[in-house]
Amino acid sequence: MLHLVISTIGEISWLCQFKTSLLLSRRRAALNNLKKEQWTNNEPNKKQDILMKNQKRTTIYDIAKKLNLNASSVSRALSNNSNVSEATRKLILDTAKELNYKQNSLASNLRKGHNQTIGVIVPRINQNYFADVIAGIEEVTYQKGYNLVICQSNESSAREVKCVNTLINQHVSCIVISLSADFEDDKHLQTIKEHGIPLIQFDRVAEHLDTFKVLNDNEQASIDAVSHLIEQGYKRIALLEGPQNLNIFRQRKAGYLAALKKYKVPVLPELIKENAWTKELGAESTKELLNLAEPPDAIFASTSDFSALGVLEVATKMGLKVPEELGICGYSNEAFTEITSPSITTIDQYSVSMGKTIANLYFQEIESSEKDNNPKIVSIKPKLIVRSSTLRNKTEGY
Amino acid sequence: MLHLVISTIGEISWLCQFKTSLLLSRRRAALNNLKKEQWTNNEPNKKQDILMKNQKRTTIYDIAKKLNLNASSVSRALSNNSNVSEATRKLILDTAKELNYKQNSLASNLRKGHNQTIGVIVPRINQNYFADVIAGIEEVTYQKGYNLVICQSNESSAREVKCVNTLINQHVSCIVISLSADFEDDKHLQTIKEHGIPLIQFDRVAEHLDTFKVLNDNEQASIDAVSHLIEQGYKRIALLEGPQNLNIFRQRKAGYLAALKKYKVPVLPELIKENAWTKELGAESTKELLNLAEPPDAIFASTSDFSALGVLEVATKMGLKVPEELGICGYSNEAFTEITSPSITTIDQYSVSMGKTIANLYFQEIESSEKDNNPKIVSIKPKLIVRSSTLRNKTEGY
DNA sequence: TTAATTTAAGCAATCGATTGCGATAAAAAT
DNA sequence: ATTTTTATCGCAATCGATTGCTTAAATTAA
Repeated sequence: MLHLVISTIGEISWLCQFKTSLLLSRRRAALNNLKKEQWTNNEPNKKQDILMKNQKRTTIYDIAKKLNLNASSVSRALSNNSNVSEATRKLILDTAKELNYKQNSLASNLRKGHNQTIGVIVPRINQNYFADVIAGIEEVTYQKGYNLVICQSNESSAREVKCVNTLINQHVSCIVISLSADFEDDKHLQTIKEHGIPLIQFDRVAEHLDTFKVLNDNEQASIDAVSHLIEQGYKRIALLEGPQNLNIFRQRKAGYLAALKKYKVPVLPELIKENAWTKELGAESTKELLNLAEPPDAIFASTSDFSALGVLEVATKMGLKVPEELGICGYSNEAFTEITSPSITTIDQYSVSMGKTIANLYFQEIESSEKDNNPKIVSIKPKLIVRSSTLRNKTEGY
Repeated sequence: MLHLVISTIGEISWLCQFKTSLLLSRRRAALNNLKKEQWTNNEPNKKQDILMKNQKRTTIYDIAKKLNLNASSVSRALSNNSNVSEATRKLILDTAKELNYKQNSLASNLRKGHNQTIGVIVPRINQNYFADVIAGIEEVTYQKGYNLVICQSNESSAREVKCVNTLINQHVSCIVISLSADFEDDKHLQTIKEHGIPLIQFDRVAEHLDTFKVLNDNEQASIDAVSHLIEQGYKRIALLEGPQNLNIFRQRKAGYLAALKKYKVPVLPELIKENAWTKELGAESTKELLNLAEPPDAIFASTSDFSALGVLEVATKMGLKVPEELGICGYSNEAFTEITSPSITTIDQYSVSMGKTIANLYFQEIESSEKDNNPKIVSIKPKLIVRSSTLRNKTEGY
């Protein structure tokens, strides 16, 4: 057995590209020796391993031939359906096990005209929120014997289009999507509908498009957050906002404005910062905000908790006391918000539940009744999690 | 369009189960009304939507028929392969677009005898490490036009077996797996090999099994971590260890022991705590350790950063100064380790790179050369990230 | 004992794309 | 003008499972 040890990042990236190199060729040489050995001393198991590769998998025809039966009977016995005598069924099941038979889902699905698979397209698989949603979807689909095909658009709509096409080709039973950040055109979503594939959008959606949707009530959540800030006595509340081509960020801004209006707090344009999505951008914007002649006394990082973290770090570095001198509220309830000091007030989106809701929407509303395909919208109200970073009046808290 | 608003956790779990309820039936009633409307006023697009469901998708035969050609020509034109005149090719491509043709991958793969799909089984999709690895795999497979089918075993080997069977049925080109926590039996992995499906194990592997493996050098990483602790002057170093049926935890323990031996530090059994995987268990073990007559002056939470976080919280609560009175080292380089106070020393596993390595291993070593299937092991050396939680000698650090 | 009914199993078409082989016509070579 | 080559395209089998229909056998009823 060969063993490669990689110890530096450089080597890893080399490995990732896997260019032919000295090491690799050396390995090949070693390999050839091994192969020779294999053919000379006839170890049975090794040989079997190799034969296995050229060997075709057993089909229902193999089972049928062995038992002098017709493939149709084998199929029926295996699908446990009808019109097979108990005796032959047992016979078939036994030989199936003996021959190590596994169904070919490709053939089965082709014939049956559907594919028990749900395709999921998200901007990034390894982003907490999306990973959670996917886990939730998987939890439910697994129970139903469905599989999940996962694609990531990497926040690029060009790539998103390709993912959509692949999934259409795969004849998936349903496509679940959350749009990439540079979303503009919904032609690819139309294509999905044109092919009769149920479409469920979640979180980042094309609002005008008439499809199933599972949403967070971003506006209400923002209202709650900003209201909380106001009730804590903050007067000048800044907003870090995300790309306005995405519905979620528009809604969060709307909520911010609505809350200010509700409490008759004037809207100050200089306190609204665009494009403060990441920790770095959040930090950047914070510096600008705090250097204003009249700086804010609270910042609502509506884009993400990472942004809020950037805010917190800058504030700490500038010697501002949080929450006394600056209130900070994030969005998403990332795990770390609980353990920063002070802990960060944020909004929980029930991401795993959201995934389950999505899957259940498919099974209960789409898969079951063929005709009744009137797109529904399910909105989940996120929950404000109040923590130290906004808790001026300690009496109110825990 | 219907709109459901969910506002409490209770309602969400209700929605997840989707029991028929008042609300649901009310929605149905509303729906029926809508349907009636639809049938009375013949909105063309709505009608089209409904027809779409019953309408079969266009196949190469449809294109062939329309052009008075044979399906084989259409197939050849579409696959861009051979023996089709430029004129008819253009004709075919145009009508394909016109008829909104999409290939049926099921049929194609069935005929070609393979499925450009890689199956991935992980304990939990929404765990940073695994999500990162999956993202890395996807990054590479996407480039190659392969798809990813993701399953989660939920740390249960029973479920893992089912996932394996599904993937075998799907005729995936390769199975990538990281074992569940209760791993004992490898029969299902044998089955994969018996079906001639390449198997790549990563991180948590069955060591004795002769398959491709992509590993982290856990032992070396632990040696580095514990050596670092010793060099920082810690004398009584405790270990929080994970389930010993998993190779990774055995190796981490081995590294711990090796480092102690190297520095001739005696091994004290009372400083080794089993099963301290989660934050809660880590905290629990820490309480026990710190209540010893001779408590440790450092704790290596080899299970995870979450465990280390538990340690930190207990230490802080007990008024112990970190790193002066207690050194803490975690494992995995979770995002939060950087922002705790003090920040936590940990070990980075290059998870995304690891995913890329896995995928490249498949493409370069397995897919390319059919015969040369001698399992290789790629070992990636993780990197110790020294942070404040173990930095007694400030001079050494940054 | 014969007719009616049930049960079990086979036959053959089907899902949609691919591909080796053969046929035809056009182009090139002799 | 005839033969050879080449370019196009059609034919039909194939991948493996499913399923409606038919037939043969077995069981029951008359």
